[in-house]
Amino acid sequence: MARPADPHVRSKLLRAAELIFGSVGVERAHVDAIALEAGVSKGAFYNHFPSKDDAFRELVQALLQKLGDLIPRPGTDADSTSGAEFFARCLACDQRIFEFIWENRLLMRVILEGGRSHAFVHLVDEFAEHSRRLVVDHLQYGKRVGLFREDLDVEIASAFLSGGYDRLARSIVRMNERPNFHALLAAIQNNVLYGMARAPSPAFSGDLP
Amino acid sequence: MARPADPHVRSKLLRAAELIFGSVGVERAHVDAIALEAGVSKGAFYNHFPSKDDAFRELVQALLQKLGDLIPRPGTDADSTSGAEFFARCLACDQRIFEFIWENRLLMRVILEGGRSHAFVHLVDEFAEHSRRLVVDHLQYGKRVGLFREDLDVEIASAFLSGGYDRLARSIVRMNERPNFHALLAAIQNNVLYGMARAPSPAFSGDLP
Amino acid sequence: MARPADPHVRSKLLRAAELIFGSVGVERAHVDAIALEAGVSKGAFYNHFPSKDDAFRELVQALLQKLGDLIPRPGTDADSTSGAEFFARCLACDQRIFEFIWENRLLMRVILEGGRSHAFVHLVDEFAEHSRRLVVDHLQYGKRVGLFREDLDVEIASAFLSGGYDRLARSIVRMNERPNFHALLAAIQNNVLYGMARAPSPAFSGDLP
Amino acid sequence: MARPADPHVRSKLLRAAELIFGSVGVERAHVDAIALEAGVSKGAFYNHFPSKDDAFRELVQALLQKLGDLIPRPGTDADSTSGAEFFARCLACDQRIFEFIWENRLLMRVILEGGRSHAFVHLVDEFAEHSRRLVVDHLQYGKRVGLFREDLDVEIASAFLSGGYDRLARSIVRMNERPNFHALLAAIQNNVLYGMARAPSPAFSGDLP
DNA sequence: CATGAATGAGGGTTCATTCAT
DNA sequence: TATGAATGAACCCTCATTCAT
Repeated sequence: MARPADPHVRSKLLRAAELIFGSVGVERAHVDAIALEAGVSKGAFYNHFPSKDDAFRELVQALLQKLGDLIPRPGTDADSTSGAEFFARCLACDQRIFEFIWENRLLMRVILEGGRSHAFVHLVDEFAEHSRRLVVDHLQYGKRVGLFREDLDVEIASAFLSGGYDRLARSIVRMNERPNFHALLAAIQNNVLYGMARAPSPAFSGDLP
Repeated sequence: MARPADPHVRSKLLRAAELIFGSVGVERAHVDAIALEAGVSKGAFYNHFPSKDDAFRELVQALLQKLGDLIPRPGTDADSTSGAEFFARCLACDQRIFEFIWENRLLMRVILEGGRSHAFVHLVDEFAEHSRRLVVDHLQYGKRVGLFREDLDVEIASAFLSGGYDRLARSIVRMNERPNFHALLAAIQNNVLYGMARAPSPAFSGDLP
Repeated sequence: MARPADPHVRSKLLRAAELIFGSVGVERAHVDAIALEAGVSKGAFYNHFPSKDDAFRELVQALLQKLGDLIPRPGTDADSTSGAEFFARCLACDQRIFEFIWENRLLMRVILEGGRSHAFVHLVDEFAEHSRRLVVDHLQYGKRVGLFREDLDVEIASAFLSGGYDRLARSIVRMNERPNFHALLAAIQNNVLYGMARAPSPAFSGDLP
Repeated sequence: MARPADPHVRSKLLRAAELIFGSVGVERAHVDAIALEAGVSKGAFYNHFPSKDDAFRELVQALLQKLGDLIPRPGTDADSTSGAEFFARCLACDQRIFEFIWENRLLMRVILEGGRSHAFVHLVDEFAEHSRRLVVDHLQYGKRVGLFREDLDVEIASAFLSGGYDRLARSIVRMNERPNFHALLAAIQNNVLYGMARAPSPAFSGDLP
């Protein structure tokens, strides 16, 4: 191998690309800037990636792959799961996901903001739909095992819930300090998810418009 | 002086800009295309707007202004409001907002998707924070008048709720058919908002992780 | 029309392109250089031509069109044409063609040298085949009316003749002084074409290898 | 040291260069492609040649050298040569030349088409002038020994003849099948060269324009 | 005010050449 | 000597903005 002095150029470029894409979006990310950030020349970039967009795609696909691996399919465990166990498992999973998002907040930000480029807006949609399906799965499972109200509209609730998590992700990727994910997610569960539990709060029964 | 002075050029340009921005985002919207769509020349565009970005800003500010006008400050009504009335008023307000969003879905889409341009990402944040503040106000009011659980974390719940509405807005601006807003928002209220009401569902008390 | 001060930019660009293409070939012709030569900016070039190659194509097609118009189809005249008249007409036609080539020697040179670009080599072939077909037509006509030897192989002779004219064209486009076309072409006719006339010179009959 | 020292690398590179140059011309021939074709690395190429252009020059010079060696100077034989012998010798020589061209058609094609690069156009001219001088020599010799008409303009006839041969060469280097050179060249001699013989065909004497 | 040709800074990509191993 | 990653100068084309008419 020629010039094996620095076998890390590719990953340095990927890290630099992540940083630059995360700072200014795909469209305004200059290959020059990425190379400069990586400490190599523009030509070196093209030794490793066919094009700027390809580098972005590679980053995104790797990220979404890893993210997908974090998420278990629900309902594969014993059906005897109690409500407490169910919510605890959800919480643990959420925590893993959001910690991953925090670790990869630069790139996640680009993805969540549509690559800040018309060409990659579809990524937002795919990611959003992907996460909504996950919520649907969990809600359906929860409903099946009697954890949720029977009149829960899974489609509506999932859209809303995943929207809330989406917003949470959007705010996390812009934070400077690592938040306390356990406390945050537990509070969310306590404040929001339980609201979907079996009975609407009796205080308002009969009041529905 | 190819065409007689057209007093409506400016608004034709604004409409065209809205269409083009909405179709391809700010970055990929060419002034040529806007002028063509408006049926005037590129030069005419610059007679009315200092720059492409200024035209976009003007559109956005006008939109956000009108949107803000739709939203009443809570708590200005009589304090004796019952829970049913409170939720009904919320629902009515939400309906006005989402109908407005539907009417202006082209531009809203651009705003929600970050202007698809680095230069305008802050607009998303401002809009998001703006709508979150509104939710905070309502939650605080509701809490003050005893409609919500005392342990409701207003900051968390508002972030989550406005995230859900945000997601809803994002899906609406991409729809081809006008959805039934009343049914949709009532379902959301039934499924989500009531969950925050005074008592957590008794089924799970004690189970909190 | 805006800025009609100089309505000649397009033709100035065409002339400049002809000059630059003629000097260095299509591949090494820089759009900057063409614009500079025309006294306008690079952007102006793209106001008038979709691409560098398109400008070249336009130049070539116009030239070949005009060149084609110069060449009469043979045999449309009275069949009673005498040999002297036939050769005189050929001479007049050749003279028109070569004078045209001289007038357009810059661009002709590029065409004859394959655009000096791989992408345009086919032009040489097309042009060569085009001119060979013309010679074939004339030879066939001449043979039919008895001007040429019956054993004249029209395919071979035409390839050879058009090759000779081709070489002549190639040398003309590189000349600095206008040659005397009448004298030159008459001498060629006298030296070469008559050699194909009815009988091989008796001096060598029977000597063929 | 990936592969054992290969003493044939240089000639493998030359063969590869010939192939690539012949396929796409000098300008579009990438050093990468040449090295790949030769089965070595790009660096190896630069161990053997100072530059891409130098490799091309070397190929061309070797070819022209070998081509020059094929051609005898005329008139060194006995002066008593008969016309038949003269033409027969010419034919044999032509045949050697065109067979050589056929064997080296890849590179010849590049040369004949101007190296398809501005930098090498002069090679075409040199080669063309070189071959024209040869024809001049032969014509002068033939004229001196009385084989050709006294009014033969050697400069004109040679330009024309070498042009015809040039065209022939250009078509040969693009053929897929080896033509029958003897038949072809004999036909040319019969159709063209004899036309320059001593007397213009009597049919047209007096008709010259 | 309207027009649209002209401007020119910029950016993605290519590829001959260099050089550390 | 062989390797192939690194270099960086070019160069085509885009498009927001200017400005003479």
